[in-house]
Amino acid sequence: MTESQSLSRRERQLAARREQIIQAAAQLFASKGFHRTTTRDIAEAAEVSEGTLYNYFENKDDLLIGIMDMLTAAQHMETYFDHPVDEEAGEFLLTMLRQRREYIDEKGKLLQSVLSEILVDPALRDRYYREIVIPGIQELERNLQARIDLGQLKGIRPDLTARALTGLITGLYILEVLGDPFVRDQWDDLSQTIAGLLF
Amino acid sequence: MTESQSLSRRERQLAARREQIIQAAAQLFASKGFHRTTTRDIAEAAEVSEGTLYNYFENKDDLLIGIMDMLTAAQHMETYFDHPVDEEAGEFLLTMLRQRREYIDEKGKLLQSVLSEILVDPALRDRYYREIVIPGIQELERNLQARIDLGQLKGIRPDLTARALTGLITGLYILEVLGDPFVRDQWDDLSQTIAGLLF
Amino acid sequence: MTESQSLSRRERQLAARREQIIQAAAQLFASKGFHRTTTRDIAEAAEVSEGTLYNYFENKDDLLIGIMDMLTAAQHMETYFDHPVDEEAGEFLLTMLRQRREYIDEKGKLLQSVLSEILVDPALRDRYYREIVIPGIQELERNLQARIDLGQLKGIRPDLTARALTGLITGLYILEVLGDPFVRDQWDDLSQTIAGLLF
Amino acid sequence: MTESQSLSRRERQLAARREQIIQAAAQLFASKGFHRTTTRDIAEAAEVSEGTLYNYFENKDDLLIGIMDMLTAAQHMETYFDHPVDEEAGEFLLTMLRQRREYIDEKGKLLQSVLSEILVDPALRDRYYREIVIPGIQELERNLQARIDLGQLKGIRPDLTARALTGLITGLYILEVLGDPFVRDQWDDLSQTIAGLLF
DNA sequence: AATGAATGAGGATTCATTCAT
DNA sequence: AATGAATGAATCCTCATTCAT
Repeated sequence: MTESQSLSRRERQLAARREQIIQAAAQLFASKGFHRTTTRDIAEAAEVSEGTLYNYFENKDDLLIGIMDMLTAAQHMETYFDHPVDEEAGEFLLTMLRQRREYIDEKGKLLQSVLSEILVDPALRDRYYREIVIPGIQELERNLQARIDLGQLKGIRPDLTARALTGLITGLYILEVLGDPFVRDQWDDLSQTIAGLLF
Repeated sequence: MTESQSLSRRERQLAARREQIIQAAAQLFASKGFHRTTTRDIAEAAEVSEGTLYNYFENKDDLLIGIMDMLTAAQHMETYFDHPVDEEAGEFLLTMLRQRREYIDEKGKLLQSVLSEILVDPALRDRYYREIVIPGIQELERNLQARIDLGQLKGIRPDLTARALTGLITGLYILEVLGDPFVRDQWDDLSQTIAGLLF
Repeated sequence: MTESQSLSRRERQLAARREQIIQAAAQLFASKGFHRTTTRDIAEAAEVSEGTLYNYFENKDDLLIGIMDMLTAAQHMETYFDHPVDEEAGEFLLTMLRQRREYIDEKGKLLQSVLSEILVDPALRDRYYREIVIPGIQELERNLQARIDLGQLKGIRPDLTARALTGLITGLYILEVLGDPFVRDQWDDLSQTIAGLLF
Repeated sequence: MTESQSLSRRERQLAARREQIIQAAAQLFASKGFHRTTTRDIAEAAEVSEGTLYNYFENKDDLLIGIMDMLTAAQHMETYFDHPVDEEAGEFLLTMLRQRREYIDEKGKLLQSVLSEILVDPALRDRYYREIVIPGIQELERNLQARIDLGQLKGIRPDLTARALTGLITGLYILEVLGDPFVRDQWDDLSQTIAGLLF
């Protein structure tokens, strides 16, 4: 038992250091971009040597993958839209926006750090689309379909509606990253406005 | 007059070459990103020597500025939202989305080529936000305000609504860049869906 | 004509610089080995910047290829064994050894600089064997065969004899590289001894 | 006594592990060279950890020394040339070549693994020349001198002849390393050819 | 204005070696 | 004695920029 504990302590240490490196990298990538961040920057921020980075990640690109994997893991743990469909549609939208806010507050740096590269690196883009975007859209589609079946909603195509809502959320995030003060500071009012517009 | 003509022919030549370089750069930036594109790549694609690039642009960063200036110029020529406000609100939205489609088809590469860097370069980001995003939002706000004044719309805040619509459009563009086939191929249906949802 | 001269002057300059780099590299590789020689060392010895190396060679390995190509070119220009076969066999051997001496004096550094890597890099080894060793052996074989046909030599297999002679010459070179003073200083006596042994 | 046995068992274990490491290193050095072989490679091939290497060898260079010491030890055990000089000279040459073949078959990897570095590392070169080459040459010289004294051979200088024979053997080994199929597969015929040529 | 060779600072990565466990 | 994570110096190579022609 001592051994198993000691082993798992070692393992926990390693996992913690990996996490520490990823957080440092994400922070830097978000603030000055992947390419302007040097491995030396990351090592310093993570308080390890440059060599140590390569004990945890194959190469610099692999750090982005690592960051994205954390987003994917978060995605899987998310219960974003698994609301009881008996919630009213407008209320559902508000809940969704509130949860999105929380997500951004927690994972925003991770997200921002990969976003720029996603737009420009096909492999990363595909991965992100497949592992993060599509699952989110599909969950939303299912929820919408359930509401249609219940007669709560009518005359909409769930596939396109899911995309419109996903796009809306994504675009608001971009506006926030661009520094728009309304999105940043008046999220609740903005949510109300959107809910008012939609339903 | 002959001289002035010859001069202006010269000038046209120079402007054309500048344009040629910008287009080549934008194409490359869009497909593999600013940092993975070398000045050599650009020179080859533009069919000039590397040295020549520096006769037209101060440095590599200046190319991005140049691209953005073209977007800004396009923005100013846009008559996006200067529709007669007597058009019905739903119709207005459809027109806006149609115009957005045309804009993307024409300037999409330019836009995509700067987008990635915008997220990650504060100076560029501010410039983009000030020169492109804000003017667009404000025009939209004015249009919405006019409709409120006419009683076409009520119970909405034009500042937040303008941001919601701008976010929506931005987010759909991102989805398209990510390769989502619905946004790419079913823009008209998507527009209908959105118009149906909103008004 | 002026233009063609100016062009060829430029071209001569470039070729000269290439040569200059190769000589510097060969010198260093011979004295401390390929891997212990840094690109910085080479650049300094060739009096160019490190970057310039890469305008002339793809990478460090390519320098070895370049060196070997010079050996190959020398090989093609060699008329080692195209002696009139009416020369006596013993005399022929002496001529061969004398020419070998000249070759070593001229190209020895080039040869030594690649030798070490040849033993250890399969691709380089194959190339060396095919382009340098085999042609030399074959020319020797042809010469021996002609002598056999003329009745000067009998009871020998030209393929194996050519290899024995090639091996002998190679091995003496190795001994010289190892610093053996006899091989270095008494080449003529050694040649006599060998000629005496053989025929 | 039990203790001394247990100690010596221990010692045998340690020696065996040392041997195991050397063999693994020699194998790798021979196939991809000293510098392209990492300590990690060696540790994996020897099935120990990298750290353990340093319990048996000071550093990486010391592995080469270790390998060469095994060659030296083999050299001392060799009875290469201590033939009764009443053997006929041609027969003696054949015996020598046969023994050389056995030596290569047994120690070839060790030899090949140091050969490349010997050419390029002065300290190692001197050591090899002094401990391996010179003793071999001197033994050969002594044998030749004895034959001269007995009148079996005449008109040769034993010092130069010994070098010629050593060079021949060395060069044939190089040809074999280069992949020449004749040397590899027709050693006996080649030996006959050489014996025929010489005496 | 155009060219493209030269430059050298900068950066990702490797790897022999150390040392705490 | 064995382990393997941590280290950081060392190195190859890239690439934006300059400048002589």
